[in-house]
Amino acid sequence: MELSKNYLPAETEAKWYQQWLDKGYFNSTPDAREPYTIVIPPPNVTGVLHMGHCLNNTIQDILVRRARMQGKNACWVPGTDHASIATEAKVVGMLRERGITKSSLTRQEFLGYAWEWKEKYGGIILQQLKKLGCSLDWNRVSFTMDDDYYASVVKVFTDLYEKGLIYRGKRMVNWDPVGQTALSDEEVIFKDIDSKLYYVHYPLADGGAGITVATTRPETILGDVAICVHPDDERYKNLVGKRVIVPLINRAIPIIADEYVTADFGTGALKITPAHDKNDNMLGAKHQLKAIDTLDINGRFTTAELMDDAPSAQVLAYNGIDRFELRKQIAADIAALGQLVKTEDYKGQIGTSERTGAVIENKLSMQWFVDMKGFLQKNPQVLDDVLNDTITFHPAKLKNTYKYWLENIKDWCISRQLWWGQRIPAWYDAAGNYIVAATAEEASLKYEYKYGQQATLTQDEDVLDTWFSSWLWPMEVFKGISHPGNKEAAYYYPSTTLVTGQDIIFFWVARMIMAGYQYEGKRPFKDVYFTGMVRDKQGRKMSKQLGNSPDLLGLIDSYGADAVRFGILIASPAGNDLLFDESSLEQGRNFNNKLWNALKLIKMWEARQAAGIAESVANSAFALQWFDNRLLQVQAEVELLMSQFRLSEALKTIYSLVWDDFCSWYLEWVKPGFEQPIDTTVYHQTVSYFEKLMELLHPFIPFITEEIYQLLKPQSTSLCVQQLQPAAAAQAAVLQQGELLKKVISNLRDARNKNQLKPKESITLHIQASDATAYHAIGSIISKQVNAAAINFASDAVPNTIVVAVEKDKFYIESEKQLDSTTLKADLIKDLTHQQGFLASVMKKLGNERFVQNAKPEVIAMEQKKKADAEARIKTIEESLAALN
RNA sequence: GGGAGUUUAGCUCAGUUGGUUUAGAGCAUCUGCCUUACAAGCAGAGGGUCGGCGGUUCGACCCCGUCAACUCCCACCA
Repeated sequence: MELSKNYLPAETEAKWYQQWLDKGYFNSTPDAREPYTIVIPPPNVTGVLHMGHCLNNTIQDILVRRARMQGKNACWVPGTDHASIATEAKVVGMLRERGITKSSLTRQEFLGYAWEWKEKYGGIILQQLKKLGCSLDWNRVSFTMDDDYYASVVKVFTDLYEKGLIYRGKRMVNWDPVGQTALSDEEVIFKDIDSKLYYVHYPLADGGAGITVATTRPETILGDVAICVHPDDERYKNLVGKRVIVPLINRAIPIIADEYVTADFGTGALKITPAHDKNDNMLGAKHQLKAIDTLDINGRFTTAELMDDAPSAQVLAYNGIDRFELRKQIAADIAALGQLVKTEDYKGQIGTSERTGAVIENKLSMQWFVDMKGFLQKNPQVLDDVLNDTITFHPAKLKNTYKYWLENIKDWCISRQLWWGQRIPAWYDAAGNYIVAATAEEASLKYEYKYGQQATLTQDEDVLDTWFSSWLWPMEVFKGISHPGNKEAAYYYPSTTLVTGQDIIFFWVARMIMAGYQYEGKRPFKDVYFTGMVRDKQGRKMSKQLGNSPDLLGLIDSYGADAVRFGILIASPAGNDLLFDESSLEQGRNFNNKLWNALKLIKMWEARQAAGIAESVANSAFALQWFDNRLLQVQAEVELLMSQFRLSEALKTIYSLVWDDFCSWYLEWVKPGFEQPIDTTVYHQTVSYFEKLMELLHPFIPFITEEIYQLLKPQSTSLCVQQLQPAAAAQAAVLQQGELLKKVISNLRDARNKNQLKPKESITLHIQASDATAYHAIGSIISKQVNAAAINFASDAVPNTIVVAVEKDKFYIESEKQLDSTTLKADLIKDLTHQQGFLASVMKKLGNERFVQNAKPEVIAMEQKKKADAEARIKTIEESLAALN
């Protein structure tokens, strides 16, 4: 069979993925083996694959494939998240394009469109994961709005309500006027902005100079209910208790004192608007002040709560003006009254919605909350088991972040004023009394029981925060909540490893741990591997606006999925952000090509095998012995690195084993001459090494490794389910001799280079060795690799040659060509200087009495060995230099 | 404002209880090669006073202090 010049990924990848699917290798059912479970962080159902997913899922696939090859029952569960706010926004956008407004639709109609959208686009990202080679169990695709899943969310809500851990209340929430919904604190992102401080004067109600306050939000002035100063502030002591007039609305409000106020900020006087600021709300509650709301759900001005103040026509005209426009207008109108003292530039921060980007409005609103402190009191393991590594975080430093969040936790606002999601299972009568129950029927029964009569009940219009369903993911993908105690949940839960981004440690990871302990009484996973963020070469976040987010499928098309996986992982240090650069994909492609060419070489030998080819056996004996041991050594290293989740380093280690040790050294050592036969044993041994390398690499680059594995020789199984053997100990002496061999070859080649000896010009090599037997096994390889026609052992310097010193031995190169020792001499002198400097430092240490007294005996012994080695080396160099003259 | 982390070759990173040759790798760079697997390659080479200063120690990339720069998380001084 003719192999292509370069590796061509496209066909290979499609072919193997289909075969793996056909054979059902990715499917898992409970059996006697140890399970290895990963639940995918469910991407948004409307999402498309981006670099973050690519990194994340490549890592998961590596872990899962490796576990599968280690004999574990590997189960990787795919699925998607309904992503209520993100999806609803997309559906609203799609409807707008069709000229349909959400408000013109009923809930049922809207949900119809949303499901239609989900059916159409919901599978895209899962198909893209197949392109990447992800070995997910496709029989287990879950969706957070599947019927059972939906029921489990409702069940958890009613359960927590009954336990008193969910409550309903009018609280200050983060209001997104664009999404028109409340948000949790975690969904608010603070951004630095340039704003202005407006200094506004409030005159005293009974005449005379009043007080000036500094505010960034003059548009809320009409909701002011008090002015607050610090009780010890001498400037204002005489004013406390007096009343001032709010501009424009002419409301008389008190001046109060509270230690919350910072005297040296602004004027030291703070206006209190309990309806529009968290701290003001807190102060308002403390001082029993009324909250007057002046903004509607769109963030527009409303006089609805101002009617007691008999607003002027000017104020009534503000109705419906957007808050940012209103700010300018009110500032201008106050200025017209002569009460705007001054404005200053001010650098402040502003909360924005994670999803819509809208500036968040603090707003009083009736919402549902989870009592997080109460929850944690009942589940102390949520914190403890992370701190004591029962759940192990990688990197461990995130334990601090987790701990701090839990210790300062606030209640979780879980209701969202949206339609796409699990509808809150609460039913209301006309008077606003409510019942929490899983179904309408149940609610009716409960209502009758509680109130002694029947009533027409209507369900809460709101849905639950998406994360209120995601936090059940590791349990409910096995139906652990909807069908508790089932066989699958018992087998697969807790899952083994979670791989996710640091950015959702609070949103998701912490809450899954909470739900896991609450509902299974067990941790949801053993290890959590947090990936960093994918950034561009310059360290910027990937974003649509910057246009620095590459088209992943395009990259897979041009480089191949294996190259993409390789490139993204090799550049991804454990625990750090990944700076993505397309050149690392080139490295991946080049590596694939290297593998391909090694295959071509070995395939050329296939037909040239013969038994008992003496030369082949002689040349290869050491090579085989050495590579056997190198392989064992690297297997052990990789095992260690993988257990520490140092995936990138594990890949680098294998990369170097393949490229340097196997291709550059081993294959060259055993390679027969042009069109010469190769010994059958050597050939088969080489094939088996290549197979082992493919096994090691398969989790990282599954496609090309399977292709090569199958082309090497007829195989009974797929590499996918090939079982890895545990690594045995390697022989240090053989490895050491291999290192010596490489060093000798490199040094001799360097000497050849510097004398401009062409590869084809052969030399005669004289070795003056302290122990000539060390060269018996490797002599033939040396002569082959440096093109020496003959090797002699010498006991003295050989005249008319150039000399190369390697460790304690000297190599004399004899050639018909005139050799120039100038550069070699310079090298030797440089080396000599270095060795002498080194020896001096060792001598200084050994000459130090306190060192000899204090250091451990083995350290002193090592220093003495260093001294002896350096001295021997210096002697060799000096003799070599003498020989050159 | 509080906390955490980072700083080692041009770039991205290793460096595992302080002593293992006065620091390693990959990529990039330079030199020489169309050598019969591979120019997406081969053979070599150069490149760092381990952020600055101070301290502990016989000995510091590693421990302590301090300063500087960068990054992230948390927190709405209006």
